[in-house]
Amino acid sequence: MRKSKAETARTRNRIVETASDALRRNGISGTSLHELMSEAGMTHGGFYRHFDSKEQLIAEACSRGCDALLDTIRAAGSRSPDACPAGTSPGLAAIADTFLTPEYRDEDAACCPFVSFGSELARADAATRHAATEGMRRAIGLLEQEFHDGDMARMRAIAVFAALIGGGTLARIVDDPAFSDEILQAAKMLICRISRDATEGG
Amino acid sequence: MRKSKAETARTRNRIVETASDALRRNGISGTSLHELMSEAGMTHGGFYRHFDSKEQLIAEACSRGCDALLDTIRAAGSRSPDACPAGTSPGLAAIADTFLTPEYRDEDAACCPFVSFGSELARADAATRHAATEGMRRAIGLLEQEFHDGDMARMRAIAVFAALIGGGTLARIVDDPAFSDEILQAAKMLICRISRDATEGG
DNA sequence: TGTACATCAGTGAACGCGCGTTCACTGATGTAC
DNA sequence: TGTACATCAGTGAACGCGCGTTCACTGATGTAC
Repeated sequence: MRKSKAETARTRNRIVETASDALRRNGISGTSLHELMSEAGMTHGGFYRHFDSKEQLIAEACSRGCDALLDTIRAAGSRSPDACPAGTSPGLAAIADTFLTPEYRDEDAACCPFVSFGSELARADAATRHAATEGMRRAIGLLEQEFHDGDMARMRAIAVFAALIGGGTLARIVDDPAFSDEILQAAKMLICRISRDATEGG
Repeated sequence: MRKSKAETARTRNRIVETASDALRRNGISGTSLHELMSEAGMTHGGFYRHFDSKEQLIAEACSRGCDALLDTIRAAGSRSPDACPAGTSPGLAAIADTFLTPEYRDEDAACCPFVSFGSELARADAATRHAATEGMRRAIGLLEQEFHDGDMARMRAIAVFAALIGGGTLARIVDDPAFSDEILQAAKMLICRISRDATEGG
């Protein structure tokens, strides 16, 4: 049952895509190759025609998950925000609106890698950590563009990213919906504050 | 080999304490009962004399880990900070100094539950999530005391906590030490900014 | 206070299960002539 | 362009392993008289 080169490439891509979703739903240790391959429409035996190990797939799927995160940030940044406090950059307000809403919090598969399996990433193998590091660099680079000015732009971008990931992580842990919404609100406020600092030079 | 009630209670306590450390080192799925019990100086068979399931222990160990976090916050808050920018509360600066240093980041067992297995907590069972939620409430309550004034105190405390957890999580993922230090710096700056807002009423 | 018995903390072997990984096999695809 | 053969994507059974959990057993502790 050998497949054509094009179809082989498509299959490989489908496995990575499926893994990227499964990871964001169930984390690294919660994702099994048997389940994953069946989700991708194959039996598990074929896996090793495409990858050397589970770890290799995880690293690629992490990178793919970061790509998806970047797309979401880009799309969010060019939308108009629900509300935009005076002095806040509309792009940053829209990004905060996108990631820090109850809807995004409750949608398992759409979740970004750093929120969904951030604490597992810190203990992951070198290739996966590297993929995560590069993904984070790109995400922060994108946020940095929202701060048009100089020196502080990068530090502010990192702060915004930390607020997004910290807020998103905590909001998902909490079992009290009202408390969880409060966390989202606080993180959103914080991001708007950083943005205002930039425009006001504070 | 029956043990006295006092010794039984001490053993149970030792298992929870050992689990609390192991969890913060290896996460939930990375912690096995066999390994854990051997670390606690017993064979694994005795486990079920003290707990109904692994999940029950995890919930208690999570709660214990939060207790340790609270102790660390309290201790940090009463220390004098390495540096305290004008307008920043010394307590908050000291807390940021404690949690957002390379030393704390690199010390596995001392790590707080939300950084160490935060993304696993979001998928944990009800009892564990509840323990985490209550622990978070207490931690935020403690931070709230650093903001003496009214309305915004709680929101600011949540923001500080999100910055601590977000910054701590991201700094542990990154495989480039310089980048990781930058993340710690950005999160620290952010917390000082929140503190200044409170004293200046911004 | 002393005795007889029930309780139960801890041991260590064993259980079933799901995991990552391997492998013999199949048959369509790619390649060499 | 057609033929013959090597390649290899995918299948499904099987592997060894570690996991959470169970259990028969031991003997010190707690309890009832």
